[in-house]
Amino acid sequence: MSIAVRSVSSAEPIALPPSLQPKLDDGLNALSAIGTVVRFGRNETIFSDGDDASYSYRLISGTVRLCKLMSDGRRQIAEFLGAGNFLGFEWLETHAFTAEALTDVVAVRYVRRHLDRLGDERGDVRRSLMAVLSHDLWAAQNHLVMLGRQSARERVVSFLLALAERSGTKDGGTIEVPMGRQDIADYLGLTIETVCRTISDLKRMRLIGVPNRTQISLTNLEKLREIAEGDL
Amino acid sequence: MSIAVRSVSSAEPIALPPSLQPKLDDGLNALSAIGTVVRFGRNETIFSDGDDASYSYRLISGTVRLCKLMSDGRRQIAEFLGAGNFLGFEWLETHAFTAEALTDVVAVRYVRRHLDRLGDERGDVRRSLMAVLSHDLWAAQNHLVMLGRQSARERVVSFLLALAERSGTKDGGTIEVPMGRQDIADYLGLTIETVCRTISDLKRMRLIGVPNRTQISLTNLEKLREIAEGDL
DNA sequence: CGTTGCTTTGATGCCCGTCAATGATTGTGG
DNA sequence: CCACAATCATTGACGGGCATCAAAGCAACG
Repeated sequence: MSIAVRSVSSAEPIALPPSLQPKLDDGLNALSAIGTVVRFGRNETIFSDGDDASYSYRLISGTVRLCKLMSDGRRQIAEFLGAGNFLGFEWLETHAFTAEALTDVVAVRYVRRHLDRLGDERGDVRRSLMAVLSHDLWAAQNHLVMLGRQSARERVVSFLLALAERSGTKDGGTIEVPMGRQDIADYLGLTIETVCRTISDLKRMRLIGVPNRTQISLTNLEKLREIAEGDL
Repeated sequence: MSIAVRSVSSAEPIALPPSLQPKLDDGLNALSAIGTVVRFGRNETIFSDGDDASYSYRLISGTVRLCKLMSDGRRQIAEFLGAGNFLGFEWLETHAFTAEALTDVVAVRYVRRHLDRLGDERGDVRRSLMAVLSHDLWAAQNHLVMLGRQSARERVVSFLLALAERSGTKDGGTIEVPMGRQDIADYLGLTIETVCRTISDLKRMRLIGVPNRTQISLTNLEKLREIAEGDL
């Protein structure tokens, strides 16, 4: 549990990088007009479980982890978010999890009250917000299957395949793994040792390569897919 | 995997039981005007994973389970829904899970297109729909913690406490358990044997009583809460 | 009253957690 | 630039919690 709070959060006038805009054909671009750019340093907390949910965010760059903590310190990571993802769009009074910057993060911050108003005025915005929530729910339910019914090996492989999917990495390609092994373990409901051992196993089986801590190459995507489906 | 499809779904003009209406001060009562009452028999499928999401439902009576199935038959139950709960309100083209009637079920069915229109017209309806989605997401994330980080005993106790919470059962009271042991196991990510053994353990510890299959009395709520939190 | 489906209990083993030590990498100050 | 510390990752030994396999108990129903 390391800390490093550069209590930053600089505020700037806004302009979404064009690379993000085409990603959604929807009404979320209307949000550009009411957001503020903010920055967070590695390991900085963006908001905490129980905080008043005054702001929502859209990530421009960097990676964020969403954590739930138990009273005795056990941790479960609900999701990792990357560029383009939305954060804190739940329609609740307080946040239900802690959001932490895994790397340095740049995001657009929205005042929730403004979002609410915009939703009232524009149907496309409203539908986009619903779509974001629905997507998060969909992701959480798939995550449930993983935690409830998959073996350690299946979980690790599924995780790697999901990273590959996100980044559009093909067979033989290399994925970036910005999160540490402990974060992966806390996402998969495993221990760090089991994650390490499983990765080493996959390496020994020549299904992946591990050039360094933050990169993994997918040597045999076919077989990895089989493992994820339980066919092995 | 038993089957029993009385392919019912009778349709009647609508009138929500007054007991349900006060539960929400919100705009969902406006939905009453556009819904149809439908019925499902025990073990009947309401909709399946991948189906076109043409309808949404609100439960009037009975219990529903939301299941995700893996290709090899492993099953994870994402949620149990009871009277007053909403079903299929995700803003996606197709349903992401299968909904099955655990008991005989009466529900109000809405055409999604109509819901959509109503959301456009009424801000209170829109906010209510967002609230439903947000609540489901919140529940799924708590479920993640359970599956990822709690022991079998903690999961079973948490489950019983959640049932007690829903029904407003106090210390010493008795909860109704409409789902079978296998359903509980599939919800908790355990086997039926582990669920049975854990319940037997709790009974031996005199924390609960088990008068019959569908009832459990909470003899020592205090201690149960400690177990759920990991203090034991 | 036998059948059918569900639940409970028992015996056994393995997967993964725990504890511990070593290696690798990064950052810091001399 | 190197020495050292700090952090993270990896590997090993071992045990326990839960899954698996198997059989017996129990309740509802025709």
